[in-house]
Amino acid sequence: MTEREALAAALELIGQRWALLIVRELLDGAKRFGDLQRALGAPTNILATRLKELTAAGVIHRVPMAHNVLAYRLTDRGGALKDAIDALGAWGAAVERDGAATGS
Amino acid sequence: MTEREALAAALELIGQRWALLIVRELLDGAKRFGDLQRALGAPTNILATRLKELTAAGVIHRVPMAHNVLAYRLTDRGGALKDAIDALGAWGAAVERDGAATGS
DNA sequence: CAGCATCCCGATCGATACTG
DNA sequence: CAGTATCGATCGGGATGCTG
Repeated sequence: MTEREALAAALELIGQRWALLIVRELLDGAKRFGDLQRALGAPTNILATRLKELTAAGVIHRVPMAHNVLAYRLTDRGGALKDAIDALGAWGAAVERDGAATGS
Repeated sequence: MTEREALAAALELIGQRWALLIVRELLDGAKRFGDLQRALGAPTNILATRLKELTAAGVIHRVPMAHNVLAYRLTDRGGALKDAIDALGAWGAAVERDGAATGS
């Protein structure tokens, strides 16, 4: 019963545009703002917004690298999204293979 | 490389608001428009839009039940989303258990 | 240059009213 | 019951500016 609410809550957090892509990008290590921006092609203002939201949600956290240099790294909670990301990615790949409009 | 694109493609289809919730609702059998509307609390116009998009994407399809009665059922492609939905739901449930702002 | 904040516009969301 | 039409609110995104 809470099962539907759990999915809805998850989607409110990481259903926002770019959010899951950001997490996916961080799965292979911490990255900086500019790295994410170039890798994803997302607008900088939205990227900043998402990073703030994901930080507040405890999915990622800011880690200072050096003087005036900081990076974003996944928390344990963020890493736990790997399964979901893989599942969605596999589904997307399957859809691309079959073409866009092939159903049952 | 195509891995990121696959996820992005998947999100373009089912990353829209209500889309994944609709699919989840249909996992336990075909349902009608009003059933979905009441179960999800989604506005009727958006629900209609999503159902059209999901149909076009081959995720669900319209099945006539009786005279003037039709339902929506998942296609094979739609059912393949179960893994992703379960993973996201499990993640959301874990987040709810721990509280909203507990990170690493 | 990296990391944001601001302004503005178009697209999307959402509540409600309306139609077959 | 199964949608469509309308309209205000919100969000995404491009450009730009500001700061360290």
